[in-house]
Amino acid sequence: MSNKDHLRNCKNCNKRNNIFALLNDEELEHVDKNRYELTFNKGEIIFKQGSPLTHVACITEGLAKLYIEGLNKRNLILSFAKPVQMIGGPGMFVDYRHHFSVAAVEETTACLVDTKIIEELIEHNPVFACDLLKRTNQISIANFKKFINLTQKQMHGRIADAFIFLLDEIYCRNPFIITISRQDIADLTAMSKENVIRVIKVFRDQGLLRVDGNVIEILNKKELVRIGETG
Amino acid sequence: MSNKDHLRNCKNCNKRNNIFALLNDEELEHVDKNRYELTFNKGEIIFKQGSPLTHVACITEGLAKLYIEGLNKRNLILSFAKPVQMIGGPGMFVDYRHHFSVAAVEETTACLVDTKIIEELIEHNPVFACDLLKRTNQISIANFKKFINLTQKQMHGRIADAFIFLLDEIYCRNPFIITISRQDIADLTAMSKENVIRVIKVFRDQGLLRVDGNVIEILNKKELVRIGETG
DNA sequence: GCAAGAGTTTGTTATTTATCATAACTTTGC
DNA sequence: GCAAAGTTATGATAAATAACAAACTCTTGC
Repeated sequence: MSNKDHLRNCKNCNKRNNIFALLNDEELEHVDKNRYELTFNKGEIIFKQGSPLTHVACITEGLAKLYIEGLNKRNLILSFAKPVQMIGGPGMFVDYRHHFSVAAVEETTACLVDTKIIEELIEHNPVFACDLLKRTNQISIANFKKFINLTQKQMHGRIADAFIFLLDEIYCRNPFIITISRQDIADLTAMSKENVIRVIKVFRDQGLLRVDGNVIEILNKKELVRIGETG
Repeated sequence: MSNKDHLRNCKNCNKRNNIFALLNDEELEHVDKNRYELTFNKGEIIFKQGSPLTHVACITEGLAKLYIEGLNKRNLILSFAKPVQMIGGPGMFVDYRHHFSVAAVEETTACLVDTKIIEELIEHNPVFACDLLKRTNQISIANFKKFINLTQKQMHGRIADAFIFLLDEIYCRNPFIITISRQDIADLTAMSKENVIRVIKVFRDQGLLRVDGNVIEILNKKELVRIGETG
């Protein structure tokens, strides 16, 4: 991890999360003075589950996975974060610990902002507080969808959903170069990695996707969406 | 549903959620003027998933289940709400719809408070806003635990967890009279009701619990906790 | 009090999914 | 450039779970 402070400035940052547009110059400067910009190598941990929650992270480059460390060394990936997304811990106002781990999937740069600053903003800027509540609610809603995916769909539906998610939300181009491993897909869909590979093979044989090394092309998105909806 | 307005008053209400202690008299009176107290019969729907979110509910009597209506008429119970608990929708600030349904498990009385009032309080009372964020975060943390329960534990662990939950969080006495159905336990643990019954039978045969009609006694909590932790 | 309907229980069978074993392929460090 | 380690792939087997069917029990309305 290399320290890259002051390469950017919050006021004219082009990798800034929208929420900071709600701040005035004074508030923004306060944030700027209390942030660290760091680059993490592939695989490195940004936040460790259980550790003290002292900062929130804003991803400015790369890709990170947010995952719960569960039973018997099994992980469950909650979501991914890519540039401009903010990762704020649910430990805020509660126990000030991280309740999931965050790790760099690719080389990833993040701005770390002190949670104290965030709390001050919440207390003094109602618009900021409302926006934060909105984001928390959006995450909750997404989690509801995830609950149904994981508990009521079977493997084919879950893998179909995962590829639609990777296409629409993460890589946003087709074909795309996949930077997450099969094990990550397994952790995202709560399956064994062997079954992930098997279902991918079925989809490939059915002409729904093309897999060529790291390159993945979604050939029949409509059918994948249908499989995801059916379960 | 019978209308029982003005039986109580927010200022001297003994069934009031703690969050309202953060309000001054003026704010409290404003809440009081914009609430409805209603009683729902067993089985009746309090909030319907997908319907417009216009009010939050504060349970003053009875027991309600919060559940997502998933695929093929299958439900997933997120949690229960009993007296003094507040049910606020994650649709607030987002799409102003309910993202889960709420139904009375027993005859249940609830105060319905207009979401506009809640929003005004958030905007003008930072302490209230922080407390709401805290609660939202606590729910998120509980959901993480639920994710691990449902995706990484097998039936025995999930049922053990469920009974510990019913004992510690819902009925809070031992033995207790269970008012939720086997199907509800199935919806809570994402299992089929047949398998719920079978696992209960195993636990009964092992002397972990006593089942006598609606009366359930946890005989070996320690072992149930162990089974829940092991998975 | 009794018939109808709902909820519960039990056994059987089928399906879904994980685990284990092994091989092939890719990266990575030296 | 090559050995070692990690990742991906495939097959065989075992375990976990759901689905189906039928019987039983308990409410509940009349």
